[in-house]
Amino acid sequence: MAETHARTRIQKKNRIAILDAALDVFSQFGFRGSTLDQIAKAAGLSKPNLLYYFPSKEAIHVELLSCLMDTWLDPLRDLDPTGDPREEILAYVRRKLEMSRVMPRESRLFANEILQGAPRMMDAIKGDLKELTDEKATVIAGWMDAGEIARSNPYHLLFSIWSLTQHYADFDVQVRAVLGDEGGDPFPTAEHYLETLFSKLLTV
Amino acid sequence: MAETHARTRIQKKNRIAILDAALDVFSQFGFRGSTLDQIAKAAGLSKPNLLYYFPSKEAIHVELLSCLMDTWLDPLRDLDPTGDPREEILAYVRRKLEMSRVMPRESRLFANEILQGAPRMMDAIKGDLKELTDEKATVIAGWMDAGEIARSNPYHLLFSIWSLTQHYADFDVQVRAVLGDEGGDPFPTAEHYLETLFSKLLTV
DNA sequence: GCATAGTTTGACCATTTGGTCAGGATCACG
DNA sequence: CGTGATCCTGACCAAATGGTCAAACTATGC
Repeated sequence: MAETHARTRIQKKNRIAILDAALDVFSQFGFRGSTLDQIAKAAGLSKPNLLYYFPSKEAIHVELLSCLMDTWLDPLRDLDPTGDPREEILAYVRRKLEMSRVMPRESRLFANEILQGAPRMMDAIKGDLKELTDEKATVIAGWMDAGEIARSNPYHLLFSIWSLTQHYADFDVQVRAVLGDEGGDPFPTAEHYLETLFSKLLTV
Repeated sequence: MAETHARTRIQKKNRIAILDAALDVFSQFGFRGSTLDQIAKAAGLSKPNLLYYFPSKEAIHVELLSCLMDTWLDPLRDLDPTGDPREEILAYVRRKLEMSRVMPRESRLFANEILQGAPRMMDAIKGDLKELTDEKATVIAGWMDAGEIARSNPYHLLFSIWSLTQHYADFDVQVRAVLGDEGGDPFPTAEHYLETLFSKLLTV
């Protein structure tokens, strides 16, 4: 969860409880669809007590989003320009899918924010996200130029990794409904499928 | 837009105006994040007048969703079991991407509904959607068995088509932000990328 | 042009919502 | 133990929200 600078032990505990509860609620209903009462109830606190720790509903949302962007970019940051191109990209896919599995709420929070036009994240997207994407797209383009992986559009390659991996978090209920109850956990199958897909895609 | 049984001309016109406005609002803010005032203003009507045409906020949402599911499945319905396997699937991808381009609001409405756990669509998903998906997955599996396209998991193949194409509607603002202002319309490039991707993927 | 069916609205209502505040409870620490 | 800082709460508020209703307005067909 989001670590937060806090003086006392109680503050630390409650701030985390609030952010965790808010993540539950915001990720499901979006900012405008969520209420302080919902968050307070989920956190096991009273509404005025919530507002003792955060000045406003918006402040909670902003805090969540700013913590999120860093976490979100970590897997891509770890893409090593000096590593084996094919293995680097496949490892990135694996890290992203693992993220969808372990942090589906964060994925949905992000999806909600983008769906609503990214009113509170546009700066981070046009800033950090774009910057890192440009950097790594250049690395990937280099690998393509060197003939180490098949040529394609590096940006759309990254988009396809984002879309395919996040789909299993954001559209989880659809995936499970289609696969049926006896389908079991979709993630192992998804990992194998994506491994095969990108493996084939990258082959020259 | 959604066609709707209506006696008078005025009724027809206003119901359509309302549904169109509601699509704008719901697709951006989700059900709970949208207000009747917003919808009324967008439709150019007063709030009581809205409620003359629809009994409640929920009724508008339900109407939109039930019209949507049919439209949504059309491209997959058109997948012809007797056609050329590779060309059929590529054509399906093209139809889905075209849908994201022409009906991004509908795509976002759907995404919002799924993100919130599909409270009003679960029946349709476990019913029509699952049924059609099962049917077409069987067709695709047949093609794989016959060695006409590369073997993989037919369900995850369909998921990947949904995810990749809908991404360009649902995450539009992210895509455009990353590609930058001089990037132009992302859709032509996306079409070419997806064509290449699936072409390669399907090759035995 | 008139009666009727169909359409629109301002005023209103109960509930929910984000947020405040004064005071009480509890903790940390000398 | 006591005292100051921290934590918590019930009561409250103004605004927004989904929805109602009687009355006024307008289109339509005769």
